[in-house]
Amino acid sequence: MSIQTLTQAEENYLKVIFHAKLDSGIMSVSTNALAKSMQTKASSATDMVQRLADKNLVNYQKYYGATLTEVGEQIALQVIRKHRLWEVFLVNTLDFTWDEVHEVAEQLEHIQSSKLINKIDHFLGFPLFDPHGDPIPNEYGIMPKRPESISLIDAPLNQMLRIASVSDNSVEFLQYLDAQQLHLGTTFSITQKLSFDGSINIQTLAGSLVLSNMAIAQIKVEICTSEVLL
Amino acid sequence: MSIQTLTQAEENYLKVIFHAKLDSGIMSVSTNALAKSMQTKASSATDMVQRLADKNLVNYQKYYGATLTEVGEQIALQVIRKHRLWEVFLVNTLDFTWDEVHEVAEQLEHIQSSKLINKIDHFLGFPLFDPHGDPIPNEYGIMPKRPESISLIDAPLNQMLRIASVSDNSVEFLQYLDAQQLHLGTTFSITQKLSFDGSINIQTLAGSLVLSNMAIAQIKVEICTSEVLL
DNA sequence: TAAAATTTTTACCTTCGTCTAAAAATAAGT
DNA sequence: ACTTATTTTTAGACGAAGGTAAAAATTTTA
Repeated sequence: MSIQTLTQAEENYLKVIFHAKLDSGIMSVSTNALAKSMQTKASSATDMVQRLADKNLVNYQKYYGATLTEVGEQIALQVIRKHRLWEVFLVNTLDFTWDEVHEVAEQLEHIQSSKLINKIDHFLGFPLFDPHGDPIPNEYGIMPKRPESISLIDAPLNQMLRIASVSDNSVEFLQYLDAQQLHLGTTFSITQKLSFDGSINIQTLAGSLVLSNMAIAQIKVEICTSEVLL
Repeated sequence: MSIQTLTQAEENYLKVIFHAKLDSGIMSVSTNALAKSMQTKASSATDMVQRLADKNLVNYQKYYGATLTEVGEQIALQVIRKHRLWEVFLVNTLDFTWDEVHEVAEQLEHIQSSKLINKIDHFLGFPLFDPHGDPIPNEYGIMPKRPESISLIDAPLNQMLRIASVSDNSVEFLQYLDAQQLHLGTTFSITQKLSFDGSINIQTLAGSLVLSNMAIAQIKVEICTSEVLL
């Protein structure tokens, strides 16, 4: 197992295959799905997947799809680690807002230096979750366990909740949340569920507001059994 | 004048042309010199210079050489700005040593986000010089003036001196300096000049040591007229 | 100034990542 | 089951960045 330096494109493909499996629970990722995620053509995806298979980073069968090998998954985890640590850095240290960080982190995640990323990790105090609430793998690719979280759709009335993560990372949605003063870790409770359109009323420290059924489907919360508000 | 995104290779060539002109005072940079700096072949350098000329980033005449255009120089200055700010960040914030930063900064300098680099600049307190003592251009490409510095060869005996910069950025030399406890800003005085081999004895706070004629040729110092040692 | 040495350029090949267009395999509809 | 529709793969091409080898221009030397 030699130390191989991958191109940015190769790293991105590995990352997308990893996420596709995680998000949709699907075993094997089709070249078509891959092409869509990478904003390219299916033929390009096929090409790349074949190259990655040559390097033993993915298992690939024609007309079936691709999965990550052990090595491929470890590399994907390291790229994800870098991406999420840089996001923490950008938000916590440089005061970027939640919705600005993604595209810069997309570049920074490809800087090759384990020393650098470990020092960043140390500087940030070894955070376990990024600003979107996603877990940060450690140096050995181990993800921290996340406390049980549920969709806001299924959350009970009149109980203190904390935003744990969001499923939709589009700029529009993140800006929408920001405008509502909702962030990762924001606590609130549901005061009313309106069944006719699926929207809900919530009460935060800053005041009360209404969330549409579109929005609540994307938000995951933890139930705060005995939470102290500050 | 459209916003053009350059490849890393293109940015590196512009940087090298800029430095070649600055270091050797030479007007026009030959493709051969360029190839040597870029660790590639003259044919590749010719090729690239022709592309850069097409984009109006360099003035190029066959068999004569290349110079930067206004636009090319501004881009080179921005790359240099990013490189040097990242070096400050790595040394001051992440505790990298002086000699470790260069190759990581070579990667970081190509991250495309003026917002990012300006926030880093702000975070670092708008430093004017990098850890090697080189000036950092501001957002508009203006270099800060450096206080008069002279080669250690020409420095007078028994006067307090401060290391202002080094000409040789090779890992070997930087590690050598580190091992001698010599850094940018280290103060010392020359106690003796040995004419038979050009070496000198110096006295630092940490103790006295000998520097060879090889070493002193690479070190530039400022004369500290009224310096307080701490 | 003519021959030799060096530098620079050209012409052509290679790899990476992408594309288009067409062929092959699989899935769906009647 | 057979035709149609969709997905996936192949084949061939391109631009970027690099490499070789040989030709052309320049410089040096005798």
